[in-house]
Amino acid sequence: MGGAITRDQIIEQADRLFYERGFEHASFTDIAAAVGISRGNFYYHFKTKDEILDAVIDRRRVKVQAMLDGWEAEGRTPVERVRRFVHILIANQTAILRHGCPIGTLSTELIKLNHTAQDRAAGLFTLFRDWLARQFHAMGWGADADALAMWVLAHSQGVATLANAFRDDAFLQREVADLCAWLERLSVTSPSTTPATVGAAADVRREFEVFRQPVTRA
Amino acid sequence: MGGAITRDQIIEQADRLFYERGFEHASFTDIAAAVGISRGNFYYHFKTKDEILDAVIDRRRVKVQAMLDGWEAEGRTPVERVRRFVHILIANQTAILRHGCPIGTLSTELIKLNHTAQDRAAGLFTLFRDWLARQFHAMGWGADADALAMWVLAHSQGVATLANAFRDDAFLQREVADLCAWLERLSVTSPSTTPATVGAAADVRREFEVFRQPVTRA
DNA sequence: ATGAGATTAGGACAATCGTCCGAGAGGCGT
DNA sequence: ACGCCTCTCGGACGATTGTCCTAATCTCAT
Repeated sequence: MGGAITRDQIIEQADRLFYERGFEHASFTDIAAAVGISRGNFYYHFKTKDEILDAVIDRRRVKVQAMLDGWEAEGRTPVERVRRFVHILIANQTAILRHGCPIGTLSTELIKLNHTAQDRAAGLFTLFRDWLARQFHAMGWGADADALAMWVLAHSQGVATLANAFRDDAFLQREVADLCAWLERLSVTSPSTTPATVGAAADVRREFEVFRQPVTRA
Repeated sequence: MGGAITRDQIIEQADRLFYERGFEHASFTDIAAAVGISRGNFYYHFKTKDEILDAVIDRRRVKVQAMLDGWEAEGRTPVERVRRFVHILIANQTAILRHGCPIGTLSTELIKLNHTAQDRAAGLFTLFRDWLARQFHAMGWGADADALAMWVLAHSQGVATLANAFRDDAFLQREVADLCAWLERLSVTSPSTTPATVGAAADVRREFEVFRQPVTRA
């Protein structure tokens, strides 16, 4: 009966250690010590380390989906919801400065290892991508919703990576503020500029206007 | 006399393998096989694996600096130079889709390993950051030059990461085109909008206008 | 209390890691 | 031909890795 609890704890600690130290560098010994069990006990719950990784990715999927659903419920407007997304950079500021983006770093590592789970890790990105695309679609950006989603996702990812590399919290906060300002401006110009049906014509040029403003560091 | 040649080959292959498989995952056996020497021969040229890493980072510093100097010499305008920077994403498209950004992935990994060389890896980012800041400074963005440099750097980094995760070459090309369009627009609005001496006042709002256009996939 | 099944501890296993040693091949001035 | 220095090879070393087995412990219905 306590087996399921132990299993959950293994997944939880593995999730944390995979994030902090990386999948390959986090050993069974580390996880066992964190959970408080013996190394040999793993085999009862998981046959291989890859199975733990699968469970960790599943866990992250659930948590991400719950987070997205929460934003969907709370946020009254699409802009407000996307702003919630951007603000995870600030909400998880400490962790991101220390260990980077949990999804990006895992995805990058698994690709280097040529691991079979690399697609499943990239699937975590897809959750955000599709959710963001839905928000932009609701804002009136028909065929460009996915492109906008990828743009925001990519920029957030890069901000996390550089904030991590430079341990620069001021940079992270400034970029979030700029991103939110860009979002504000986008929500104003979007419905008037382009109907939702555009996007097929390749020669159509559209303009996104972007506010950038220096953040007052409080 | 052939010793220096072997040493260079070790650094070259280590550089490649650290990029393709990651620092920790690339073993002495792998590098030895790639160079065509025995594993025991390493100790003559490098005392530890970390020494090889140092040499690899030094090598990358030199190559990056040479690349930046080349752009500085060829590019006639600052905008043209920054465009050269953005276009490395396309020039190295195949490698980036497979293995991500060489600097970003190394920096991320070394942070996870809590490796002593993590700052030296981040120093590679600084080369680009300072170079970009000088270009933006020359364009007239006085105190905001560094912020703009970080913005471009972060976005490129995020694009590389996502293009790698999704193996999406179309996305990479589209983002590069958008980035270049944004740059074009920036070079037009910059000198007129803000004098180079601004930046101290926190309540000054400035606008960056950004062209976004769907890329015609050739 | 007892047996059955679930859960755990501890250690053995082969493989691989970075490291390091000792023998010897190679070139070159003498 | 000799000896010296540079360079390389092959293997051994201890440590650590993921994996796996077996015995012991725990839980609980009967």
